[in-house]
Amino acid sequence: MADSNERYESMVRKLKEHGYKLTHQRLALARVLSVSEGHPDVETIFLRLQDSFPTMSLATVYRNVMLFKSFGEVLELGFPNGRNRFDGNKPFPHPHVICIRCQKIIDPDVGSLKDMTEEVADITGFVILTHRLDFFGICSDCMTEKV
Amino acid sequence: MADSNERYESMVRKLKEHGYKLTHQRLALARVLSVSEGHPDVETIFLRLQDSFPTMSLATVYRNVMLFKSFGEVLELGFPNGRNRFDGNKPFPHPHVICIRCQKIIDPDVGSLKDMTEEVADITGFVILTHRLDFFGICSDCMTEKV
DNA sequence: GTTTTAAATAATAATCATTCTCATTTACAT
DNA sequence: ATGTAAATGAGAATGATTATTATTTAAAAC
Repeated sequence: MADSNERYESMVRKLKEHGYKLTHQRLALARVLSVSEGHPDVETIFLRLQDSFPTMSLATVYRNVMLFKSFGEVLELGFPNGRNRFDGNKPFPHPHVICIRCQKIIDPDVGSLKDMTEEVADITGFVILTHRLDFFGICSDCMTEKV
Repeated sequence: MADSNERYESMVRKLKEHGYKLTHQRLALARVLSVSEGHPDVETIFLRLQDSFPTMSLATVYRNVMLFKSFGEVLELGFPNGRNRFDGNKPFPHPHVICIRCQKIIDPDVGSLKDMTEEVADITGFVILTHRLDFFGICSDCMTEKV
């Protein structure tokens, strides 16, 4: 878990560097994303902002999540069901473990993929920029739950 | 590249085993999926079937791709943009290399992820069922292309 | 502190992939 | 050949995301 204050500062810095306005909505969104507890989807982010911004529009959430993503300050995890999840706490490629029952997503600490990335670049002739590694399974909570 | 005839036979066998009817549309779809040249999306599959089935419905493609997926005969690759891609030739987890310019997807031959999967299971307490590993970059064709 | 103005927001319509509905057709068992 | 449940085709519905536009606002200039 990265330090969320540092992450927040980094996001605000990027807004300034690129000449974007520091709106209340953006700063609040940066706060939520800097923690990204549980890898929230857009609706979850939206709900977390409802307390401070009852009139905030969903479109504003989308716009600014994508803005932060364009700075490399947010990682987007797309899924076939269309409910994408976001991580502004660790916005760089890292493995995820995803429960197919409760949709929980956690970050395991495993060895790096650097060697494999180099091997893939050699074999394919691609310039590899990023990667994504997800493991899918059933978490221990769901395993012990009665059906 | 797996043998597409074997893949086709396997798909037809699954339909029979599960008591589904062998419609012309399903068999033609199995043919297309058994090759899965280029990891087609639904629209591409639909277009490939237009020659033989000009009146075929998009819904039929969706229905049956998902049916084959439920048998484990098709691998679905979801993407944030919603244009999911399908592989009926190698319907098991394997790494992909994806060009972010032309959206080409190829299958590199790299070592297995078995060790890493076991490590993740140990660390997280998940029962790991499957995984997905994608590398994103720019293919050599796009690299040499003039902007 | 006011004014100015380009950018951002809220509200909502539009879009696009996917899923659903239902009348019609068809595979296949009898 | 017939009956019937399943599958299809056509198009409507859904749900996430994106676009549009009138209004509001951050922040620069005065």
